[in-house]
Amino acid sequence: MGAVKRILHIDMDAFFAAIEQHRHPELRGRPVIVGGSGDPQERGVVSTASYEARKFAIHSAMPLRTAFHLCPGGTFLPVDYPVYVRVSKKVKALLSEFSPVMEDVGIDEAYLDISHLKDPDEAVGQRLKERVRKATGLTASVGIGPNKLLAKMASDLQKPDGLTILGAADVPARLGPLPVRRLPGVGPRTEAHLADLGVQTIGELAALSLSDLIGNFGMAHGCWLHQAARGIDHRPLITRWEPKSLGREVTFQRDIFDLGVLARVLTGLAGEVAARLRDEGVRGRTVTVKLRYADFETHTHALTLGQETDRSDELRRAALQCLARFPLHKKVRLIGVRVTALQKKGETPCPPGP
DNA sequence: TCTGGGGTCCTATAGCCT
DNA sequence: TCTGAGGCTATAGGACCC
Repeated sequence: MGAVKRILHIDMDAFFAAIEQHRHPELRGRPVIVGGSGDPQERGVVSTASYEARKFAIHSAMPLRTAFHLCPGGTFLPVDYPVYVRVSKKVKALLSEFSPVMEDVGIDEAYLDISHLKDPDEAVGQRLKERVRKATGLTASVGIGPNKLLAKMASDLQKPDGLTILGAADVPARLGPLPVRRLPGVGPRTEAHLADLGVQTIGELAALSLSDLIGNFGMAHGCWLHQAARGIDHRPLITRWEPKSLGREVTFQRDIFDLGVLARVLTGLAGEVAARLRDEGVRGRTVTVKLRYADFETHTHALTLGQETDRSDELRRAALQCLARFPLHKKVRLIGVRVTALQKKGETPCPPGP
């Protein structure tokens, strides 16, 4: 019998907006929207809305122009990544003092395995929040549970500045009534599909059979839904991992119908990706070009090279070959390159043949 | 007026080989 | 020689996450 684990999930509250309000005190208590170039007339989406802005129904991923219509008096700011990364590193360093077993989840979230700590969950959570607040002036929401799923669901239950502890026994009462969309892994498509099956809540999802779920959502997703609805999650914490792909893409301010422009932009992107590959000390073998047309239809073409590369000229040549395979019958709004099948420099790419 | 950019993982399909 | 079953790889697309 393995002892029950204690996993903590921490989620910084409205991270980007909170940092801006902290460095610009005059913005505190006001609706702040961080996203894109900061110009709400340009193409871009909301990265983070402060809690004051959320009262206007503004949320992440909403087009900036829509957000501006909902709240013309709000303060719109560009994303200042380097600053947010600096704050994030400070927080992560502090977290790693609580436990050596930490999983980074993007810039503003992390899981910690706190099984080894003697103090009760409540005390650990409070201490962690207090240290984060002292070090950064920012608040965070913390959830603690027996696995990653319940820890994350817990941190989501009370926001901002919450601390929630969720045991396996609490699942039917506390998660059962929630809409399925609150489960990680349930996006708009799965939500709609479940609604077609007459399922709205996590409790109703838990009543579906495994075979029904597999039939509707495939093996991997079906199994996940079946377990998640019951609060079961055996995923380990991933304490380090290497990148699987690396890419760059841009959305044009105005749609483009000019192959020359597309080729020039793609060449630039390929150069940037090559530089990042060299920075990371990796090379890649498969080059994928993505095009999104004005009507939002998105297509990709890929080319696998004879061997891994991190050279701009090789990447550019492959990318342009991919570009040539797209029909240019419609205007283009986005173009991107991504390199996959990455290999650390100096490591053997493939095992020798038989 | 719409709808970013960085990723991950999964699935389906086609071609090739045994 | 023909046919079919699997396995493997490359490719394309889709859903989801922060």
